[in-house]
Amino acid sequence: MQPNKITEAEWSIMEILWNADIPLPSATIVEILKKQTSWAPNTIRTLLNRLVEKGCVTILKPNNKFLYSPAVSRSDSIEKESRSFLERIFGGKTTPLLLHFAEKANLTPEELHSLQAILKNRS
Amino acid sequence: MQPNKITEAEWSIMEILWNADIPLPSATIVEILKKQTSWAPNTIRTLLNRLVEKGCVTILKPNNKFLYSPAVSRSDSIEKESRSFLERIFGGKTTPLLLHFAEKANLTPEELHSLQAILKNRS
DNA sequence: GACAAAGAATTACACTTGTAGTAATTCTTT
DNA sequence: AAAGAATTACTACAAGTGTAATTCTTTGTC
Repeated sequence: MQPNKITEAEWSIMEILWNADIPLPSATIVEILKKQTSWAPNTIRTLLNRLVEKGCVTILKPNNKFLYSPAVSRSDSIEKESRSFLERIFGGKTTPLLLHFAEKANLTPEELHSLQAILKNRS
Repeated sequence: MQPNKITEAEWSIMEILWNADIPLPSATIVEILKKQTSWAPNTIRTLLNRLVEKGCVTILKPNNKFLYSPAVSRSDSIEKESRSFLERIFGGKTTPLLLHFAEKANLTPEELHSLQAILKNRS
């Protein structure tokens, strides 16, 4: 069972669900998104529903209240999107991708360090 | 003037145009794509046309033959896609992106080197 | 000069995505 | 229990995408 692709608009909702570590009622999601977007509440509920249909979000109903929580992990989803992006834009080759982003990056010394640490580990 | 977003299917065509350093007739593009995909020739021509409409490809007509060539550079397009991906999936933060891909990467020593060189330059 | 082949232009069609309105249901309060 | 509020469910609709068939146009060939 692999849930479907999460679209850009849907991703904003997933972010909220991932960040909350408890299931949220739709009202809360609407509340949060009101600050970030100009979507109508119904728009948000539609997106939520599509996510449920896609199997990316599950509905819990303790005492008959609807609560929404992620059905897919953030890291899995990031992994998937990343792989597809890598494939599509960089022909699957990680090195050019890394070079591309490394050039643009404005890394702090600490960040540089952890990256170098990872790289060192690999070698 | 920024040409529109290049979709996944269209990207394959752009790749071909970018790789050829001369304008190509549609027949050649069809030829090449036949090996990589199972698209009907008409599908390919439709995609080509959409790219022209979007302003991503231009038509040249020396001696009345149609030749197609990129109207946008690969690097600009990569840049654009990358930025949007970075924004969407990693909240615009390059470091997590780099860490993510660095972990997955299977770099050769030389690749490690050039990456480290870039990083060193930055620091 | 009529015809066939190749390619360009037009049309098609289902599915997805962004965006939301309307209807139905359920909960709350009086 | 009825009225009103909150929330869920259903419907809508245009633009974009993948996928292609059909039609129009040009040009080489007999």
